[in-house]
Amino acid sequence: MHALAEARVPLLGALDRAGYRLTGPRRAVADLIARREGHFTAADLVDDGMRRRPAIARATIFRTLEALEGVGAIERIDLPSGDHAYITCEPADHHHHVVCRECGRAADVDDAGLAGVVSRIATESGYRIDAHRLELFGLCPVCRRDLEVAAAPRSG
Amino acid sequence: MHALAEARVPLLGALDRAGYRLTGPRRAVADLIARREGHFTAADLVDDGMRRRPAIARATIFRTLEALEGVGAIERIDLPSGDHAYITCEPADHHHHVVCRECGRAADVDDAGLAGVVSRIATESGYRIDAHRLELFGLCPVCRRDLEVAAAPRSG
DNA sequence: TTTACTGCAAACATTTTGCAGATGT
DNA sequence: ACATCTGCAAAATGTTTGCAGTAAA
Repeated sequence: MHALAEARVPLLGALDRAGYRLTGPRRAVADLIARREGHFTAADLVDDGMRRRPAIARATIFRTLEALEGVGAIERIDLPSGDHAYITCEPADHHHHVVCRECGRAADVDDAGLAGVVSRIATESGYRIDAHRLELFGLCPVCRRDLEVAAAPRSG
Repeated sequence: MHALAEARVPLLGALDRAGYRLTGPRRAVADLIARREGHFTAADLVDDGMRRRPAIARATIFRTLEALEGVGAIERIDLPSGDHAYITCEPADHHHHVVCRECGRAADVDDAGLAGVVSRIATESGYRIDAHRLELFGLCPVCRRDLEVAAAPRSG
C-alpha cells in the first residue's frame, strides 16, 4: 500500500510511486529541499542535514538526490560558475529553466519555438540532433524590481 | 615582440596576444590539444602530459586550461553524463555548440533564431534574461552515416 | 521476514594552492 | 633583471562505495 498521506509532498509522492521506501531520512531530505527557496547544491543539503537531529549522513543525501533525479522530481543544472545545483520541478516531458542569479529561484519554460531553432541547426550543421539543453540566467521579477529600484532611487 | 611564428597555432596565438608567456609547457599543452579530435577533459590532457618527456605537471595543465578558457580559445561544456569537457573554438562573440556523442567533435552554431526564442521566454516568464546557454548533442555527419549504414546494412 | 536502506569511514575523483626554483622576455 | 611560470606535494572539494547493522513493507 502506498503512503497516501505523502501524496501532498511532491518529492515523496514521486519516490513512493516509483517504489522507493519512504524512510525517515528520505522524508527529512524532502523536507530540507522543501524549505529551500531556489536552487540548492548537494553541499547545502549536507550542511543542513548535519545540523538535523538525528543527523542525516552525507551518503544518504547523495543517494536521495540520485533517486529524486531519477524519478524526475528534481533536476540538476550547471550554474554559470560551474557549480552543480539542483532545482525541484514538475516531472514534465521536456522543458528548460530560467534561473535567477540573485535568489536562485527557477521557473520552468516550455518550448517557445526552440524546436524550430533546433531543426534549423540540424539542417545547417548536418548533425542529427538527439538532445539539447537550454539554460537561461537572469533576474526573476522580484529581484529585478528590487535591483532596478535600487539603481534608480528617485523614480516612481 | 610577439612570437609571430606561433600565430599559426591559434591556441598559442591567443595566449601570446593576451600577454601570456609562450613557455615550453604551454606549447606542449597546445600541442596535446591540437592532436585531439573532438572534446577532451582535463584528465585526458593530464594523462597525455604524464607520458610526455619531460612530463607536464597536473597543475600546469589546469592552469593552462584556465588561461586558454580566459582568452576564449577553448570553451568548457557540460556533457550529458555530467562530465566537464573542453572544446577548441574560435573566439567568436556568442555562439553555441553541437557535440557528437560518438566522436566528440563539436561544431560552432550561430544564433539560428534563438534570440527570438529567448525574448519570448523573457516575456512569458517575466525574468530579465542576461545570459543563456544552448548545448546540442547528437551525431555528426560522419558518425551518422556510419551508424545508419550499420543499422540498415542492405540499403544503398 | 525479507529486502531495501542507512550510517560510517574509507576510497576515489577532480581541482586548487603554497612555495622554492626555473625560465621567458 | 625580474616578473611570470613550473613542478611538486599537500590540501581542499565533491562524490562514490563496501559493509555491518536498521528499518520499511
